[in-house]
Amino acid sequence: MTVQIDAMDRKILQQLQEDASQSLDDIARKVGSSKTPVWNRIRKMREGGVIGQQTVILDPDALGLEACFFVLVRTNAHEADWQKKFLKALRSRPEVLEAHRLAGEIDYILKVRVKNARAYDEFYQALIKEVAIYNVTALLSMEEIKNTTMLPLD
Amino acid sequence: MTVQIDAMDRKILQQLQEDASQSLDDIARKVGSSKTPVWNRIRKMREGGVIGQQTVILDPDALGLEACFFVLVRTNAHEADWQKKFLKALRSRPEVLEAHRLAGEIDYILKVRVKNARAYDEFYQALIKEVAIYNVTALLSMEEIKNTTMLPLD
DNA sequence: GCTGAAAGTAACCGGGG
DNA sequence: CCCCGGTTACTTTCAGC
Repeated sequence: MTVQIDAMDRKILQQLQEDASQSLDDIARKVGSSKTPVWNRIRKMREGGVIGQQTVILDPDALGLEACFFVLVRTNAHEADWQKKFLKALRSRPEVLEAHRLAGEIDYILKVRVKNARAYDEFYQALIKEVAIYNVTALLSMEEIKNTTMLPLD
Repeated sequence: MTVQIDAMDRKILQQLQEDASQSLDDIARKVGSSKTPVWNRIRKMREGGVIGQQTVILDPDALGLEACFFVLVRTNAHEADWQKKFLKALRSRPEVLEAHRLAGEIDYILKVRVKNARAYDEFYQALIKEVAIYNVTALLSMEEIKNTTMLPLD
């Protein structure tokens, strides 16, 4: 079912990750191929779900989203019902950019982008009102050292 | 210096976030404007750095990157020199997708994408060999509940 | 599976309202 | 500031090899 990815595919993906707006001609030249084969590979990888959404990266500060928190969540409710409600809450909130279920002591980690600490508290209050949570630790980011969507393809 | 963003700009950004490949005409229609003004706004926001890189989101599993770790780092070396070396190491490693300096007990958080636990260990060993670290906790992601680059624009 | 060309579509950039 | 139209450039498809 899964598409097989070879070295040429990876080169193409690398180019698309770096700049999805460049023309097929440019990509073909850079990867040492030509338009049609590159286009066919891209089409296949899109259909196979290897290539997903095409998007732009926006500057959060310019949009007034100056605060970023990582939230460590511990729960004692491990029932399927509770989990379902919790996941639904996370997915419906646009300020939650990322959410993972973890192995070990801590059950979930969230990455939350908001205007300021006040806005985080409003998010937090709304969340714990919606679903019971045993323990929460919020880590405030002081400096974003690195933030990339580019996966390592070598 | 910073570009002023109004409601129309936000609508345009929303469209670009959702699908950066759609045509100017489509965007213009959806936001209730027309080509020229939309194009001018996009150009301004690009120049102003509000709109950054245009990219594609790839499926990590399809590329064999099936493990995701969040790494909590505590240090006791708070000298500028150590920090410089540490940041350089993080930025140079492509498996580090995200790195933040934090306020509080924990000094740094990293998000690392690798093939498997073995590959994580290799990354970890290489990192602590390069720079001294007081304490490290690795949190293994079992399930990616949500992962988006879309900032909330309302 | 590549080449090259042909057709359709969109970006870009003027002059005018 | 926005509308419109022309030009250039790109994407997408397809017949031939």
